[in-house]
Amino acid sequence: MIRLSSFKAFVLVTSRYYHSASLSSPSRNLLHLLQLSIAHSSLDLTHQCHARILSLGFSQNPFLATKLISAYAACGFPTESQLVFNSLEQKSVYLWNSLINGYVKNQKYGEAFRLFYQMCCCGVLLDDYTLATLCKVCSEIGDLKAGKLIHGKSVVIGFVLDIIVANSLMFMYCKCGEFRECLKLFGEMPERNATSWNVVIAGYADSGDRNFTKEIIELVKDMQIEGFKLDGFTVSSLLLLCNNDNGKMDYGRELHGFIVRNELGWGFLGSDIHLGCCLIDMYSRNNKVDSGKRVFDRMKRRNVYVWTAMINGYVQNGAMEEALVLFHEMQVKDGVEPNRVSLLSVLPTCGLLADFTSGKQIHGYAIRKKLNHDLSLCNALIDMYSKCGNLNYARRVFEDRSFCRDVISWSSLISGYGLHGMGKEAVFLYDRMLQKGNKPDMITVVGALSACGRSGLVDEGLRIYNSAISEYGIGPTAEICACLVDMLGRSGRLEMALDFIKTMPVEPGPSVWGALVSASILHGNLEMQDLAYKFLIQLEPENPSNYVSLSNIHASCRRWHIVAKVRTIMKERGLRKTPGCSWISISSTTHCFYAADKAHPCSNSIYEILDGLISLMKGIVHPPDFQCMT
DNA sequence: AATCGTAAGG
Repeated sequence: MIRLSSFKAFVLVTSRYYHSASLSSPSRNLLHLLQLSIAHSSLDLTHQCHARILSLGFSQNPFLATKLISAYAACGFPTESQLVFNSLEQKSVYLWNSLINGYVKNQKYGEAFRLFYQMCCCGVLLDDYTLATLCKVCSEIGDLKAGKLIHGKSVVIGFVLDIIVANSLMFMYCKCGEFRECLKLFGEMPERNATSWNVVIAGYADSGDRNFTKEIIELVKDMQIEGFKLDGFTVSSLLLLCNNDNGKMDYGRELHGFIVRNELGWGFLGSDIHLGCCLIDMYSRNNKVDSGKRVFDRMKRRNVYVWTAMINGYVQNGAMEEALVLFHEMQVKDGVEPNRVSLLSVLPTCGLLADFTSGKQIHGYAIRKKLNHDLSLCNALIDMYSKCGNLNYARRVFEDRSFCRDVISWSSLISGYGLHGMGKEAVFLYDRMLQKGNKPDMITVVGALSACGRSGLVDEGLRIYNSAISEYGIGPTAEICACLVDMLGRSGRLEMALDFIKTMPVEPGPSVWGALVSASILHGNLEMQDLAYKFLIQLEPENPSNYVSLSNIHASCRRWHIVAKVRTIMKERGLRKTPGCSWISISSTTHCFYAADKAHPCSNSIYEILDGLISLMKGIVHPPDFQCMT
């Protein structure tokens, strides 16, 4: 967007433009200038036009007043619009509509309804413009009841045949979850335009239901047959359908080409930022985050949506460092302020990298922006602090009464305690949650059970498992069952674990057998171990981790012939395991370590300290007696 | 000579 500097605007008002214009019709040219103010959201130019209107005695000119009201609203000052409105002696429907729309453009929906009521009281007849504007309000706030009233009103007055009113009504029905009503209206329309088609297509695409792909393709064809070209709105809906898992990823690339060829973003996305977002999102969803980044890099303008889409793309593709770097660049290089969703996107990276410092900084930022009462954000903070190992901070967020906790808040903290071996605290919290009348969900139960497993609280775990199923109607999922097997197994109750697997209400999956494998290894039960491995490898013949751990166990018993056999099988099947690693963040730099890794510049001193720690442990800690933990 | 409608990121 070209921003008019106040100087240019001043020149425009006072010299060339205005003087040449004043010879013919000053009011018409002021109208033109106000149109410019709207196009550029220029408060300066609006003020200067306003001053001219007053000094030339045009303050009661209805045309200028209508535009002036729109201009102030477009600059974000609907209260100024109201003052202009108040100063008019004759209040036409144009004036009312312009003012109501001004409030709507500034998200003051209550004010819009209030004015509408006032307008009706004043006996002003509403028209198609009023109806369309009010319909938009209903869409924005999802008020189906009010929307239906507007629909009724449109039918009575006869404006339901108006394309724009009908489009607004269709959109309202989509937003209020009444897609069938939208389709009905679409079918009844005597005449349609591109927006009519776009609203229906978006309605199908937003439903996320794959079964509609055929309908959408038909609609796009018919739209073109009726003489309408696909535009940015159409393409952004279509991009939502392009996914790897339904084999439609290549269409995404084609649509990208379509956007470029048809200049839908005018010389690469200089104009339609939204399309850029959709492309970045489409590529990220399909694990082509690099292609998304290329779109991002070539964009001429980037707003907070674009930056957040890119950050989120990296997070979803596991590139945490890149996400954090981008989050920083967004603010420093582009001066774009993160908002609630940006923070929600970036917070998981701090948890996953255990980057406590960055996490705390984001928390501080959230407090400054007064976003710290937001439920989702608080939940993300609890999770982040838990994963960074700082349960006290997590607890502090959790206990802050300025937000209303939900089941996710409880689950995050319960899992946090469990993760750090504080099983008793986790169980205590779980019980407190129930006492307060909150219902647990599957994730809460997994958190509580794994906490019990890690801390050897078998009786507590069994109690939680039984009550979750019988009292809270939580179906025993594969994940919950795996937690139970893990808990029993870790405590040495291998037979009990196997019995449970045999009678389990769901089919035992890899996670269940994997838990039994680990427990058998822990307790040196070879027979059980072989049995569990057999099932595990049968269920997951392509998972390299299974073979690596199998080979490691046999290696530790020096059964080299079996090790060789396992490695051969892996090679034959082309399986390669991504090496696991550990990491630590110090002053916002993440240091990563693989097994026997000597690549770190401080490697020598690190191993020196490590050796020291190992000998210290060997000297004072006895081999663990797992029976004691039951 | 004026006032109206379609999209996004967790």
